Amino acid sequence: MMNITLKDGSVMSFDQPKSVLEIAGEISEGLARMACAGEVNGEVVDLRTIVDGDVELSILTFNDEKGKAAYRHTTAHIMAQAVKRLYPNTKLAIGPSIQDGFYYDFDTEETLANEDLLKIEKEMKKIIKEALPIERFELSREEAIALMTEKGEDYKVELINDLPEDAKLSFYQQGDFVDLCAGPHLMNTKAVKAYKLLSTAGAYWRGDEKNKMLSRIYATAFAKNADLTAHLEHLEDVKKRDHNRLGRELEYFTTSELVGQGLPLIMPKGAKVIQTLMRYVEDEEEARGYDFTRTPIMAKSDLFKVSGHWDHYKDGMFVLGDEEVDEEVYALRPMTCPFQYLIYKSKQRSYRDLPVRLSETSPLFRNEASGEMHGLIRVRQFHLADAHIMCTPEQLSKEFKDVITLIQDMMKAIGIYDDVWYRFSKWDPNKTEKYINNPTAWNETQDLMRDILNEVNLDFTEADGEAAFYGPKLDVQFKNVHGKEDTLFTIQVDFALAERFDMSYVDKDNQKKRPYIIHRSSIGCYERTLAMLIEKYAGAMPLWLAPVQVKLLPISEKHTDYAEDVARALRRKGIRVDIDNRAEKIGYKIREARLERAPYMAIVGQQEEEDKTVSIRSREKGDEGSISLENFVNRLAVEVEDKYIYHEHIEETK
RNA sequence: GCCGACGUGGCUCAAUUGGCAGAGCAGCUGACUUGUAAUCAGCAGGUUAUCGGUUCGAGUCCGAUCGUCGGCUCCA
Repeated sequence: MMNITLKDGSVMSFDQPKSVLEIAGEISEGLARMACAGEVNGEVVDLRTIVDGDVELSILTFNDEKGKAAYRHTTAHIMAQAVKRLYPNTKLAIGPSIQDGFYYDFDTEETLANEDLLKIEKEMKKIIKEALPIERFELSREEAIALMTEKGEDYKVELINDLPEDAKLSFYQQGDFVDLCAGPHLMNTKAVKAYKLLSTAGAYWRGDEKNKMLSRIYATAFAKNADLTAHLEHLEDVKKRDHNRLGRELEYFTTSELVGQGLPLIMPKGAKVIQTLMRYVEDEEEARGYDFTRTPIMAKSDLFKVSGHWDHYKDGMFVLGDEEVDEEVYALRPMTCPFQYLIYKSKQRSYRDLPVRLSETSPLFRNEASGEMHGLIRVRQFHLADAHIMCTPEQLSKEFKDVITLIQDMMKAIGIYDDVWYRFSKWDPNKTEKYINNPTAWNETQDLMRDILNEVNLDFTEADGEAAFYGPKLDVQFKNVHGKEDTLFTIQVDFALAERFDMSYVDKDNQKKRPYIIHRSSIGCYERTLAMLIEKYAGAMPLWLAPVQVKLLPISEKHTDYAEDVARALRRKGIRVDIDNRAEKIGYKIREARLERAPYMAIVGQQEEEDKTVSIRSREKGDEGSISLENFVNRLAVEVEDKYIYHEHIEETK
């Protein structure tokens, strides 16, 4: 007798062991049809798994994330089977399910083109129609290696060899296709209803650039055709928000082959957004006790040798001159840190002076590899809202928390507070060449940082091997429209460079001590943040950031003078206005202003001129009728100030 | 850097098997003086990314370079 507790708390009793699928069938025939996998005591299991004993059981369908994963993973196997049928000499690598779909890596003799994807899709359809039962079996290590060797699956053999001695080696088979796989899987190939192969890509075996590059096929699958269609439409819509396309269309930036890769030319509209952001950021920082510096964009190599960047990142720097030939070699700066350290060091510091908070809007230069550049997100020259806080150990926690608050306030102001997540980026003890070798300091600093993060109840994930070479980071992460993750802002605790630069302060006990250093970017790099904003708002910037806040549209050229009067009144209040004086019909001007995503249009004709009003059209509500000029100006002023409501709690920090 | 796709006026795209580079939008000029999502007419705009090759002839075929896009790797 065994008792099965279901998701809803009800209990089913059976007098003999049953498979997960059989239990699903006992609950309802429909559920058994929909089932993709099971979850026994929190562990995902196969539908074939025999339950024998009292357990908690959930039946997972496509509506559960883990059910979805099983469904898509089975589709990945079908795709691999199709590829093996069409290209028999292909070797299989790995094929997991991922967010929104799955991929499979193949070592193919020929490259896979888009026409091949259609062929593979057709072959998949056949496999589904054949309704092949999917069976699971286990082998010993020797048997597993023998089977995979016989099938010529070298990559699978390598995987098996790397598994622990006692690992259970499970295989799934459908027809002539066998794959090493932990599962779970659906029961039959016919269960897959809707799928689409999306793209091909290159990917290194095991993610290591020293290994062979394999052919990856990205694809997705859904339980219903309608859901697949909706997903594909969604992908199309999302492309329209791509900053790299929209940013050019809206004249935020352009590029030129004459200038070079990763060197965007920011046009007046993009520059206006960046200037507005920059002023806001610098004012906020000043209010919170930061001082500003202006330091050179280049330095002798000696500086970067002291900082350690020469050893760790020379390949990523633009070096001016030839070390072999020239007596002195310079480099464009990839970061601001060492310059501001020298300002700190320019005089003796007392504990009374700390914390010293030095901020700078820094042009930085990084020689990214040619394949890495992307629109405004990865570029070779950018402007970072950079700062370094030198403080005593006692001050570190408060300073760190204040930086988190500052960054969160910035995110609220630009409306992305709920779109990001936090990553605690740690070192990787196995990658000694990447990090300063001081395990004690790493562990101490990381523990310190984790305590701070827990104290402020921050919801964060931990990631090994993502730290800076000199210390751990808290990274604020976001995803672009293509789903690719990037760091937007970062806070780093540096335990190493104070020593390298011999930075100190004289403490109460008259002893020289090392300060802690916090590296932080408040709003990150302006280019990347602009890209993120364009995608977030699909080009329709919040009023306070919009390059043109009011588009003034005179009905005809007769009303130009009144339009100029209105423009002057708005500009006096700091509102950014653009007049469309062309001899075009009003409908045409409205159409163009909408395409520009202007937050407000103000239409002026004879009626408005006589009444001293404007007829307004907002981005959100459309035609709102006429309003007195005075009321319009006041309304805009209130809306522009809106972002500051989050900052009422600012207090003296120094 | 690696794998793959791609590169024709400012933008979006045409151009049979290799056979006179073309359209819409934007721009400019003129007319119209307009009331809430595209007024009409005209003009101008190109060494088809660059360099080289094959050919009687190259936007089209071949090679190299530069750049763009999607991935991978990297990301101070």
